[in-house]
Amino acid sequence: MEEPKAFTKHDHAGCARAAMRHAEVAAAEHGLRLTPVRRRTLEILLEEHRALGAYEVLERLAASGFGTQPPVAYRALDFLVEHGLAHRIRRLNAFAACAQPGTAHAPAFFICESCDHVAEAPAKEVRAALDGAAEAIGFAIARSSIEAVGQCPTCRSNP
Amino acid sequence: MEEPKAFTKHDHAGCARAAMRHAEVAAAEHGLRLTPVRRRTLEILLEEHRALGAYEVLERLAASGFGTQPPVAYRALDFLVEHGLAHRIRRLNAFAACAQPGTAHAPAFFICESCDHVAEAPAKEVRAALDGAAEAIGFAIARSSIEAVGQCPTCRSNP
DNA sequence: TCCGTATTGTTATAACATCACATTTGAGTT
DNA sequence: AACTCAAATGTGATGTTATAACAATACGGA
Repeated sequence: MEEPKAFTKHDHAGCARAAMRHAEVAAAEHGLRLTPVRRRTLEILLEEHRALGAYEVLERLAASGFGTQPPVAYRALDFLVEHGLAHRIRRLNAFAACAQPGTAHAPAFFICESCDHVAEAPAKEVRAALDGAAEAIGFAIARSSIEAVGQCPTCRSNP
Repeated sequence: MEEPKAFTKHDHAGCARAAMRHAEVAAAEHGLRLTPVRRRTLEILLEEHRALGAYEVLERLAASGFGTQPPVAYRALDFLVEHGLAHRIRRLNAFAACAQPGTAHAPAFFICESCDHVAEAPAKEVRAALDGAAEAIGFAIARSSIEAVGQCPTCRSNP
């Protein structure tokens, strides 16, 4: 798995384009319908490596000519999350585009309190440890969330 | 650290009493004020190994003669969380009494979808792995949450 | 083309959380 | 005992996040 890009300078336009392209391919392959609202929702999330609240997404969808009511945003967001194209960040009650689409993953999220960027990092060891803890008590994990709040490398060095 | 009790039969009255006693001692030691609302709030959370929404807590506080407005519950809950007597379960937007009060901990939570019980389990290895992942990307963790949803041992065997 | 399902739109409302400000309580002082 | 200041509580109003319910529409397959 790659290094997370959220906290480092990178060709973001390309990064977003690649994610969009991945979504299209995945949709085609799995018979999903990447409809206009859904596509636009993903575009909106891909604009930045931040998590956006549903209402923030909704505003922009409305501005783009889609419906103006909460379910419009929630449905599109739920679709993206369900198909691994976005993640829900529980700590923020918000959503972020998936930064490593395609790679089988259940990442950990690192949320910078200073710049609001959210990075998705490989969490194989963390998952393994969590699975171990679950096994120890006989618990069967269906899904889990691992989220950390703190300071990203950039904000740490520019206080 | 002990085995989590949430998923296993145990002397819950004693379990709650012990937690309450711990809170009293901790309050005395640290000069905290375990006022009536706060005490009652903790009692409410201790009734079950479940997470309760703030409004659920509020209802019961009101029934006990305390204020009827949201801040009443939120303030008491925030106090308990701040001092390690309760935890906030982000995934549920709810609160649960701390089941291992006193032991320095940053536990993982296991939430049973069937019976709603929430167990707090030691997560030393999980934290270590998370710290490792953070270090790898230069992120400084301030706080983090590790939560898993699934089936507890009891519900697994009684489908 | 027709049918049934998935998707979208809209209204309404539920659930969760905080702000602002008045009032009371309590510990430490005079 | 009265005084003072800070902490804690109560309350009304409001902000934010999320879902229910149902009508209208679009879409893919028979």
